[in-house]
Amino acid sequence: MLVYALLGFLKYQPMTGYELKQTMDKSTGHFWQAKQSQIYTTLKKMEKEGRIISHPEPQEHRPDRRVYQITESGKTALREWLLQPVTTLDSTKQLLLLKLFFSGKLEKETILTQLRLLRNLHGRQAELYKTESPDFIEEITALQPDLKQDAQLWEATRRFGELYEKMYIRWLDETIAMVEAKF
Amino acid sequence: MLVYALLGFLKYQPMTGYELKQTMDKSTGHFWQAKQSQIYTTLKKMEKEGRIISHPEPQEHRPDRRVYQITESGKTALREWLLQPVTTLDSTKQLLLLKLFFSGKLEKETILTQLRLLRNLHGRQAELYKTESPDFIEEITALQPDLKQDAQLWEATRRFGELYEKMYIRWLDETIAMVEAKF
DNA sequence: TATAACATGTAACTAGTTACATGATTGG
DNA sequence: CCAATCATGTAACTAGTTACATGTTATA
Repeated sequence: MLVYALLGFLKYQPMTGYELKQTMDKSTGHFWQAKQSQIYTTLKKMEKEGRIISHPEPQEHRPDRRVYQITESGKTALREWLLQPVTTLDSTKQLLLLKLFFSGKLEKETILTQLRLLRNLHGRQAELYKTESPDFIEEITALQPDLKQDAQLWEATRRFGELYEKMYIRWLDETIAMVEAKF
Repeated sequence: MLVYALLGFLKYQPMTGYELKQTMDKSTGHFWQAKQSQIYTTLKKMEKEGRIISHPEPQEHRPDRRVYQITESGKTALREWLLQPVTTLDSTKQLLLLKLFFSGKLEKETILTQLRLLRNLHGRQAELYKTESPDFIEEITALQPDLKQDAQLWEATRRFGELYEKMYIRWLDETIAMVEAKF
């Protein structure tokens, strides 16, 4: 699926693998991520399939950049993918839930330590949705007003992250309280 | 990680690959799943590593069963894994969010159709948490009272699923309303 | 009479991660 | 002076999915 994420970004403007990584981290990072190495190998595969074309840009005192551009074939593939509805639920893998499920014989404090650690991580993550992402959206919309609808959808995905983190924190707090009381 | 999920189940009782699949689907299914084929190949790998041992059970008029049992080495591995805290957030991949993010140029009705379809899927999923899973928990606790703490943690994971689905539905309803109003 | 449940497995493939390799420039 | 940023890539590996192959019995 990374293929479509990359096509999606490249439809806005040509970019290098390095820039795609940064853009993804800042925008779709909370619901779709990829490692730099995967981005480079996927771009290569996509070019071979004709979805994108690249041009090397020599630079002085810096490594050359390779700028990728979406082709007509790429635009078609992206459009077709976007039109095809999602018909199954995403399979989620929650490592902490898996551990917790089998932790019945562990000591109370061991479980609490784990839960509190994750509570911290999610607390920090929740902070990000109140600052970083909204800034990013406003910034882009100011520069390109034709992206108004796009920006509304970006905001919807940011909102998902916010609700998700709030839900997670609520559950962690409830679960911590339960273990404190009943173990 | 499937390795630890399987060890976790086998610590309760010896089981076949087929039974492990069914048990996973009913219990950890909403936060950890595996295909039958992956279960069989992983069990094989685990036996080679000495974490489990198997005994074939001949059956009449049915294919033979292969019952797997956890070894001391397996118990140690499981315990060590359970004690090791989760220090990073799980990376989630939300296909619908990815599509939505790039759907700014699609028609209003196309987006709404996609959102409503997923609204249905999550509506049905949410129903499951009110019936199936609690039954399963009560059933087990009645038979084995020494699993009281285990059952409380199982209930906590079920609760996560419930909150997750409620959050998702809330977000879908909000997003549907937003698209209806602003596109 | 068909299909779901029981029961196990392999092969080929797709996706994603970790580790390695290189090297200049800028900022603290 | 050290770490971060810029910039690209390969190799080896782990995890998970899809498709194939086989065959009986119970249920609707």
